[in-house]
Formats: sequence, structure tokens, C-alpha cells
Amino acid sequence: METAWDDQLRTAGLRVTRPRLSVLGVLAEHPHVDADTIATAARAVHPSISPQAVYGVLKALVGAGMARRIEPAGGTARYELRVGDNHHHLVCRGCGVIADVDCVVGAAPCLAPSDAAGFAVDEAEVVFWGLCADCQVARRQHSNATSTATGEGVRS
Amino acid sequence: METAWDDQLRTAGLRVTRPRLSVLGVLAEHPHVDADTIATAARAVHPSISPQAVYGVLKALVGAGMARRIEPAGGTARYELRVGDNHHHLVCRGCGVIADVDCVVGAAPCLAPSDAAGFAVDEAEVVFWGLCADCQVARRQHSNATSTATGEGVRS
DNA sequence: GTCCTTAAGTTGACTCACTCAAGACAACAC
DNA sequence: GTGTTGTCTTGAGTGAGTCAACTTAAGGAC
Repeated sequence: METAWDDQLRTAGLRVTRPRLSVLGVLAEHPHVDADTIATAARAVHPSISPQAVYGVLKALVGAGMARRIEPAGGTARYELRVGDNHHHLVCRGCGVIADVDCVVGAAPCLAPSDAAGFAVDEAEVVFWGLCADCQVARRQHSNATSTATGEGVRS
Repeated sequence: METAWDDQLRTAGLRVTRPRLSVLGVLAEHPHVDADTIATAARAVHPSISPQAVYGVLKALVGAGMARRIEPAGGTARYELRVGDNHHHLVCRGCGVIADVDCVVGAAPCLAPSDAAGFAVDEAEVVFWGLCADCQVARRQHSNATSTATGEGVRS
């Protein structure tokens, strides 16, 4: 399937291999997944793929500009195929789920620091931290259940 | 010295111990350092402090809101004492050095995503990536030295 | 000042994400 | 079909950080 990947890989100067096609397929279906999840999902297509092969494929894809690596604080590296549009991310403090946000400004670096301190800035990475809709509901229910019983409440 | 730390620790409900005072002293002198560097520097004051104690102290300080943990992608966790003013960071792609940038807007979250996708956003973390002044000079010199010989040049 | 409770530190083993190296295999130019 | 070489597999290793059990010492009660 997905012969588009073939072309993209070849254009990037990379050989077309089953592990690479599997990983690309997984990333297309599940954006913002970590290497381990990619390896597990890719094994559904290509059972013999090794974890190290996944790391190698991801490194190659990122190096070729076909994928982007994101590393929210406190979590493992995630990968996505959406590159080149300088978008940002919403990260849930509760469950760690990540959502894309289009950049309001446009091209990178979309923001300029007030004082660049001699730095040549080429990218402004923006991560919005908060609670996703599901976790807000869960937090409210938990808070209702415990606040009446114990008075326990806020958790940073 | 630094009896201010005593008060701050007690106010935060934490006991005043030598490892904690050592770590606070190191953080005050060297902002944006990693746990290992803190442990090494703290040993100058309190030679018997264990690496695990440093992790414990840092966790306690972050939990009490006296320190902030920052994790630039591709690096280890760094810690700083500057909390509560919602400032941001400049990170050098070359040497990894980190500099503070005052937030132009003020209180957190200083930015609002264009589409919050149901998230309750409480913080916008902005990291400016680029090259510090030193690395710009080094990169230029290296580029001059090699471009004439090999034509090598750009590196994302 | 002394005693006691318990938070905090020490020690040592462990987990997890990720990297490195060597040999086997397979994509693709010819 | 053949040869080259980039890629994958296998296995060992690294480093940041965590966990658990025991020991130590901070600080309140007396």
C-alpha cells in the first residue's frame, strides 16, 4: 500500500525497506507515539522488527526530515510525521496525551525573545501544559469523591 | 550562612538539613545545572552527600515550589531556583547552555493556543532554540575552514 | 537539656530509554 | 543475475533516574 512512502523515502535518499514502511504506517495512524509503542504496533505488520531497528528507522526519518521528534518534559521521546509547518503541542499533565495546535504566527521562529542574549534563535518551541477534557472530568469526580470524605484536594 | 534558606525550607514545611542547604547553595550560584553537577558541587560543601540524596532533595524542592525542573529535549533535567515569574529559556543547540528570557507577557499561561482542543491550559512553556554567541563564532570558523576544502556546510 | 517521633539521607539493587558494534541480510544499480 | 553497501538483527552496554530497607538526625514535647 502507501506507495507515497516509497517515493518520499527514495527522494530523501533512503532505501525502501519493510521496517521503514511499517514505522511510517504506524506514525501515519498514531501521531505522537513513543518508540516502544511504534515497535509494538509495527510488529503487527512486520513481526520480526527489532526495537533497535525502530530506533534506527526513526533516527533516519528524523535525519531525513520526514519525521519530527518531540520530548515533553518528564516523558519519553515521541515522534510525528507532521513536519515543516511549525505547529506546537498541547500536553495533558494527567495522562500525557498530546494534541497538535496550529501556530498562530506562521513560520519558525514564530516568536522572538525579549532579549536574545546574543543567541541566534531559529526556532521557538511552544508547549501548552494543562488537562485534557477527559482528565478534567476525572479530576473533578475524584475531587468530589474525596473532598467530602477527607477534605483532600489540590495536587499540583 | 544563607539563613534565608532556613526560613524558606521551614515555611515550605521541610526540615532544614545540610544536604538541602548545600543543594540550594549550588543552585543559587549555578542556575540551570543537572543533578550530577549539583551532586559534584554540593560535595565541596558536604562531602558525604549521595547522588540519591541529591535526587531526593531536588524532588522535595520542586514539590515545595522552591525550585523548577526544566528538561530541554535531548538533554538531562536541569534545575533552577527562579520560580513563579513565568520566564522562558534560550537553549544553545551547540553546547547546550541555557539562558533565561523574561516573559514578554507576564503571568502564566502567557500565551493561549489558537485551538485548545478541550484542554484547560495552565502554562505555556516556551523554549527558544538557537546558537549562543560562542557557538556562532566556532561554527563560522569551522565553516570557513572546511567549506573551502570540502564544500561542507549546512547542518540542520 | 533529654527523649522520642518521624522526616530525610545512605546504600545498593534495579528499571527504562536509548546507544554502540559486529555480523547477516536485502535493496537496488549495473 | 551479480556485487556493493546501506540497513536490520542480535547482544552487550551506558547513564539518568527510581525503589526499598535500613540508619541517621531534625525538631517538637517534656
